[in-house]
Amino acid sequence: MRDVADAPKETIRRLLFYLRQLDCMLREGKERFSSEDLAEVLRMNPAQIRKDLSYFGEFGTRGVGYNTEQLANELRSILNLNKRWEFVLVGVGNIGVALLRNPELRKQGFEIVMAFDKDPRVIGKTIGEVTVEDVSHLRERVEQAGTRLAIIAVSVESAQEVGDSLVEAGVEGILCFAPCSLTVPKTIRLVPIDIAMELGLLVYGL
Amino acid sequence: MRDVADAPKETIRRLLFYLRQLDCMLREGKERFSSEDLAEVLRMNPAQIRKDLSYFGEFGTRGVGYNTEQLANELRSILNLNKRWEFVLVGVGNIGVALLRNPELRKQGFEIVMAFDKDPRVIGKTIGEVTVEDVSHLRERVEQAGTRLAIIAVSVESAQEVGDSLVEAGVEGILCFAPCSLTVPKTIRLVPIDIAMELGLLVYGL
DNA sequence: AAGTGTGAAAGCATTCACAGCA
DNA sequence: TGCTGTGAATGCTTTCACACTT
Repeated sequence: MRDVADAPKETIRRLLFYLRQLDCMLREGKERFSSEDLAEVLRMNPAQIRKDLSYFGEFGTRGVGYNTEQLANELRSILNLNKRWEFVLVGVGNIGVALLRNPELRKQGFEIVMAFDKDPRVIGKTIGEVTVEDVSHLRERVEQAGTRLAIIAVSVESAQEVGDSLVEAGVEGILCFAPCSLTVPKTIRLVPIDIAMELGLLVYGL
Repeated sequence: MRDVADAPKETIRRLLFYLRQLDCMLREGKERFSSEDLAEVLRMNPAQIRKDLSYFGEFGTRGVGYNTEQLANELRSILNLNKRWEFVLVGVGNIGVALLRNPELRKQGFEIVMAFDKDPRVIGKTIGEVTVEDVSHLRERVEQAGTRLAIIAVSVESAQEVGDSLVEAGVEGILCFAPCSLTVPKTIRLVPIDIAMELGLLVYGL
């Protein structure tokens, strides 16, 4: 076993990918598998899977393979996914509403506990489990609740301002759907999802 | 200038990223910049930017820098984004509706021209510009229209079946929001967006 | 003087190949 | 025998550093 810190950045993304597939295998009742089995459905090299896992421990049995449920638990523990994570949502437009109504996230352990918008027509409405609040209360509410994670789903025009408020409020990680770069301190974790960019990737070379 | 085929996979993703920032700079009226300027806001190495561009040509002026609008046009041409792209959407749930109502995509040149669902309560409804059709007509309708690109926004349970129909219908690229792996021929381009996985990435090591 | 374009070097990540264990 | 775990080799990508152009 290597040092966990040596694990390439992409390894973490792949561990999440493996975990997703393991959950799928469990639903199908597949209790055991080899790195070759998994590599085949995921279309990758089996050595890559073994190496990725080896940064964190020895989870398999030589000559046999891996136990699906056991490895899923190990991965959840490595990835910090064996607990519930609370999020604050800023921007209750099309995407924000989709997230609030999406039962999949809660199923995976992610829960939106507060939502904010600036539009008076939306403020006060209850969507899913939360009631939308005025974004002018964002900073104090988040600071007081101690929420560590946020989702930005506002327009490009408001994104930086919202990001600044979240950082001031003490948020440590931000998932951002706004199609623009956000400037935040290096200590803040930022994961962007830009749907138009992904469509662009799809279209390249077609 | 190197051969375009030598460009690393990640270079394409970064070109899209540069283009997005260039559009932002244009809105702010910034007509010229150096690789160092751009690298600073994007928090990256200026040499990386120059090298990425060098796979596709020489777009700058030594001693001066790059012209924002001109480079944006070049990038759009390299990335095939100087034309409109039509998509078919399958699955008009929370995410599907958000995409149909999202004006940002159309602004970027991506247009959803057909939408399908299996739920009779949704079929026949008009959302945004399109009327939702019965998914049982998916294959014939897409084949006949010759649509090359699709977005899958259905549940895990239906995703593979929908993917198969799309492939049969002749689709060449698929953006998939379903949180599961999809098996498609190697000739089909597949870009997955799994929001729960991105949240997992955000949470790792926190 | 300023900033691009690019070989060469350095730094990473992936794959191979096989020792080691059940 | 079968499959894991892993050092070593291979293959990529990023960064450096400087010749070159305006």
